[in-house]
Amino acid sequence: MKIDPTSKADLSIQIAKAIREEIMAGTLRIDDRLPSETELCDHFEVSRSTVREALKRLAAQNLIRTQRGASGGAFVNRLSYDQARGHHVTTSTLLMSMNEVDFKTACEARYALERACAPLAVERRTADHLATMRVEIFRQGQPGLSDESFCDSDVAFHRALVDSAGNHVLSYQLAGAVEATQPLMNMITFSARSRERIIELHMAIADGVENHDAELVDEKLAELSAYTLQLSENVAKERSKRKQS
Amino acid sequence: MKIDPTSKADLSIQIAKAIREEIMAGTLRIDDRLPSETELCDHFEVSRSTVREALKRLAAQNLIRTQRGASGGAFVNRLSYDQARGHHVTTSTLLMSMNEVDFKTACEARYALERACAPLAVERRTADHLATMRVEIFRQGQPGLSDESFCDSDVAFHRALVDSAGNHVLSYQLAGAVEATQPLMNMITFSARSRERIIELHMAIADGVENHDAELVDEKLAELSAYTLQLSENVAKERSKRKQS
DNA sequence: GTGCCATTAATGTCAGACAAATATATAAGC
DNA sequence: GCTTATATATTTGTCTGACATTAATGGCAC
Repeated sequence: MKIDPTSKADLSIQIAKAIREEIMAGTLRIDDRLPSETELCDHFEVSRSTVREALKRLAAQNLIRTQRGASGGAFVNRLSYDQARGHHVTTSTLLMSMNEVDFKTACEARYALERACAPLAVERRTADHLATMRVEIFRQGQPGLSDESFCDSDVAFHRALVDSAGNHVLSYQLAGAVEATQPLMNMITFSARSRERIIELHMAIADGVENHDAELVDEKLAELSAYTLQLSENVAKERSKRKQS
Repeated sequence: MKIDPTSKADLSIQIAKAIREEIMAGTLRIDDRLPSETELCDHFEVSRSTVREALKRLAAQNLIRTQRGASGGAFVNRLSYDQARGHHVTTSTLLMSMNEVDFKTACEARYALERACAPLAVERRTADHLATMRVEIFRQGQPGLSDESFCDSDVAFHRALVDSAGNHVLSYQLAGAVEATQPLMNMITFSARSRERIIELHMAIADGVENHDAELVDEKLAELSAYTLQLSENVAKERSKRKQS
C-alpha cells in the first residue's frame, strides 16, 4: 500500500486510491479493520487531516464504515444491494438531468430493459410480487391522488415487476433506469384520462404475469412505452403552442 | 441550505447532504461556484476541516471539482457519461464480488439486458460500430493471445454491440452489467476450443447486426449465453472432482 | 503594448489540542 | 461469586491556527 511521491495529485486522492485498490484486489476483505488514522499517518507520512479526507472519500462510496471508541476504526463495508441501488439511482438521475437527456432516449432505454426482464418475471413471480402489483394498481385508481403519489406508486409497481424476475443483479441494474426516468414521467402523467389508460395497461401486465403469459406482458409493455412517448409529445406540443401565443 | 442541529449524525455527512440536495434540486447549477470553504464555515458554523471533509465526500461522487488559486473554489461538476460509467462499473464489480453472486445469476442478467438492446443495435448500427466488432473478432482469433487480452477484447466487442444501439442511457446502464461480469468470465474461457466457439458466435452476431437481422442476433446471443453457462458448469464440475481426489 | 513581479484569494497540508464514544479492565458492594 | 459502578485506554469527530502551493490580477518598468 504505497503512494507515488512524484505524483502531484492531491495526497488524499492518492491515499484513497491506494486503499480502494487493496479492497478491490481482495487484500482487504469485508469487515477487515483498516489501520487506525494515526497508523495510516505514519504509514503514508502525512497528517491526520489528509488521511481523514481520504477516508471520507471512501466512505462516500460506501466502501468503508467507521466506528468510534476503543476497538473502533474504519472497516471494509459489505456493499449491500440497497446501498448500491440508492447510489445508482442518485447518479442516474443526476446524469440524466445534467445532460438534458430527452424523454425519448430515456423512455426507450427504460422500456427496452424492462421488457428484457419480463420473460423471467413471468416465469418466477411469487404471490408476494403479484400482491404488491395489485395493491399499487388499486392505489393508482384512488380519486384525488396527487401526481406525485401516483408516480411513486408507478415506480413501486414497476419495481415489483422487475423484482419478480428474481435476479438481484437485474433488479439493481434496472433501478437506475426505472427510477431515474421518474422525474420526467412526473411531468406528463397528470390527466385523469391518461391515468385511466395507464392503470388499464398495468392491469393487463399484472394479469400476464399472473398467468405466465410472457407475450401479453411484452405486448402491454410495448404499448405502455408507446403511450408514454405519445403523452410526452402532446405535452411538448402544448408547450410550444403556449410559447407562441 | 441548513443542517439539523439536533441530529447526531456526523457534521460532514449532514453538510455534504445539504449541498448535494441543492445540486439535485437544481438550485446549484453546473459550473456554479460553491461558497469558499471559509464562507461555508461561517454559514454552517463549523470548522474548516469539517467543511473540507464534506466537500471531499461530494468530490468522491464526482459532484464537484475543486480548483486552487484566486478565483478558484469548488464548482458543480457536469457528470459525464464516462465518469458515471467508470463509477458504475467499479461499484457493480465490487457488489458482485462481495456478495458472491453466482455465475448463473450474473450471466442471466447480463444476457437478458444485452438482448434487450439488440433490436435497437440492429436498426441503428453505424459502419464504425461494425468495424470495431470485426476488429475485436480478429484480435480474438490471434494465436498466443493471453486469457486476459481475450477477455478485454470480449468486453470491447460487447460494448460496441451495446453502443451501436445509439442510446447513451442504455450504454451507461449496460456497462455495469457487462463489464462487471468479466472477472467471472475470465475464469472460464481458457481453452482453445471454447474460444473458437465464442468467436464463431461473435461472427454470427456481427453478421446479424450488419444485415439488420434482429432475430439472428437474438438467437446467437441466447446461444452464447447458454454456452457460457455450460462452460462455467464444466469448470465447477472439474473443480469438485479435483477436490475429491 | 509586453513582460515581470507583487498582491491576493483560494485550496492543500500540517501540527496539536480537546470532545465524545465505546470496549476493556478494575474495584466496590452485596 | 456475581453484579454493578468506575476508571482507563483507544479511536474517531471537531476545532484552531498556521504555513505551503496554486493561480488570477493589477501595477510597474521598459
